[in-house]
Amino acid sequence: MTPAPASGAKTDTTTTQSPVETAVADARFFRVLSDPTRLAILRLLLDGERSVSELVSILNVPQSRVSNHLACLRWCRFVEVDRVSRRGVYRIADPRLRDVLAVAQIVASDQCDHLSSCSRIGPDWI
Amino acid sequence: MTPAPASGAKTDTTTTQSPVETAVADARFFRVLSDPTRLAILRLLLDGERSVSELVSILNVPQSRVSNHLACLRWCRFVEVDRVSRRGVYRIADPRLRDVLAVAQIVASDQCDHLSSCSRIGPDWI
DNA sequence: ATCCTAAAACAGGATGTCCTGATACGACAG
DNA sequence: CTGTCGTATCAGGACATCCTGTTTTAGGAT
Repeated sequence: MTPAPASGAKTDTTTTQSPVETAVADARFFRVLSDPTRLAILRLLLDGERSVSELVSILNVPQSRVSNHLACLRWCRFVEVDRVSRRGVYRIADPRLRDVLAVAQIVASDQCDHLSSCSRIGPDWI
Repeated sequence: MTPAPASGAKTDTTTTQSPVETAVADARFFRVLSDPTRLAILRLLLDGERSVSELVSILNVPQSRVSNHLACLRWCRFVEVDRVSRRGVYRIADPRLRDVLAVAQIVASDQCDHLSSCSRIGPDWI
C-alpha cells in the first residue's frame, strides 16, 4: 500500500492518473444536470421543441435565467437550436439523455427523503 | 399567453408547482454525482468493497476529504458501510447506480471537449 | 428610419460547496 | 490505564455557481 509518490505524479502524459482526475470530466457532465432550472428545461424539451419564450412562460422564471442556462446546455451539446427569424427553437441534441434522466429519476425518487436533508450539498428544501 | 395550468396539474392538492420546483429533488441527485471525488469513490466501489484507508491510499487525497464525502454518500444512500472493529468497509447500496454511471460515461465522453470548456460551470480544466 | 419583440450577454452581489488541518472518538494492544 | 490506529467531525477560508436587472443585438413591421 505504498503511496509511492514517484509512481504517480511525473510529467505524466497519459499514464497513471489518479481516479479523482479521471472523474473530473464525468463529474462535469453531472454538474450540468444538477441545476433545477436546467433539468426542468431538459425535461420539457424531451416532450418536444420549445422556443425561449415558451420556456419562460411555462417555467415562470426570468428570461435572462432561461437564456443563460440554455447557453450552457447548448455549449455542452445537450440541446440544439434552430432559428426561425428571431425565434429560437430548442430541442434535445442527444436522445440518450432520455435514458439517463429516466433511470436517475427512479433511483432519486427512492432516495428522495435522504437527498432532501443532506446538509453537505446545499440547504434543506423540504 | 395562457400557460394552461389546468392541463398538467390535476390532483395537485397544495399548489401548482412549477417544473423548476419539481426538478429540485432530481437535481440534488445529480449534484451528489457531480463531485469528482465522490464519483471516483463510487467507481472504485463498483469494483468491490473498500475500507476508508484503502480509498485514501488509492485516491491519494486527505483522509478527511474521503470521510466527508463518504458521509454524504452514506446519508443519501448511495453507499452502505459495515464495521469490522474499527475498520469501516463500504460498498454500493443501489445496483442501479451502475447503469446511471455507465450511460452517463458514454454520453459524457462524446461531449468531453465541450464540457471541459463550459465557462458557466466551473473553470476550464484542460 | 424608427419602433417593437425575442433572445443573448453582462455585472455585481448573494450563496453554495469544497478543501484543509485540527480535533474528537471508539476499539484494541500492551 | 494509556497509547495508537482507523475513522468521523468540525471550523474557517477560498472559490464556484447562480440570480436579478440591465443592456445589447437583430429581425420585422409601420
